[in-house]
Amino acid sequence: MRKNRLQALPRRFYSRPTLEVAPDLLGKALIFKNFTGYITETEAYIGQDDEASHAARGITPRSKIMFGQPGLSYVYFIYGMYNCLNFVTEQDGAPGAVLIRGLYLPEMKLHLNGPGKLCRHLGITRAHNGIDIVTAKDFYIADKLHIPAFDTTPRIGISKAKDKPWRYVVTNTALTKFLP
DNA sequence: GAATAGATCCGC
DNA sequence: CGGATCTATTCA
Repeated sequence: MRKNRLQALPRRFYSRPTLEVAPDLLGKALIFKNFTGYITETEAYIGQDDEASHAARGITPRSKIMFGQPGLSYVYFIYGMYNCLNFVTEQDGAPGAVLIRGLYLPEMKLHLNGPGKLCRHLGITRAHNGIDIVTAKDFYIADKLHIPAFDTTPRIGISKAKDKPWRYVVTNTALTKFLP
């Protein structure tokens, strides 16, 4: 038999300001198929007033999911070879998403640094775009660890809005102290 | 249609 | 620092 399912975070967790959800996701358990990992790095992307966001120019075929129901996955393809995993935030109708940039897999003691590597290792592609992770059984997030310390820095790899300190990283000391 | 920049990663 | 590699979006 399979291990007992952890309690998935409810929709109200995601239906909040993105700048609150992004740091709150640190230390949470991400379950995808037979993988379980701890989220170690996130970035917040909003809409208006965030020139680096896919939603900055309004609704497009790609960005429309950021305007929709919170708690859905948003997976996009970038640089011709990488997928990036996000989760939609804010109330339905308001744009927002959190990019998952780091994941620690305790079973392999493997730290995946970077959104592209993370998706490649787990096998996440655009086929996993738009999945409701509040109700899905093999793709969800659960409350697992309390991470007491994280750093806040500007976001990586963007050319606009470089000043916004919307990247959140679990500190190295918290990593070694709390991760198995 | 064509042009361009892109929420990345790896190797030199 | 440049190349890989393709696509979403913008511009004509």
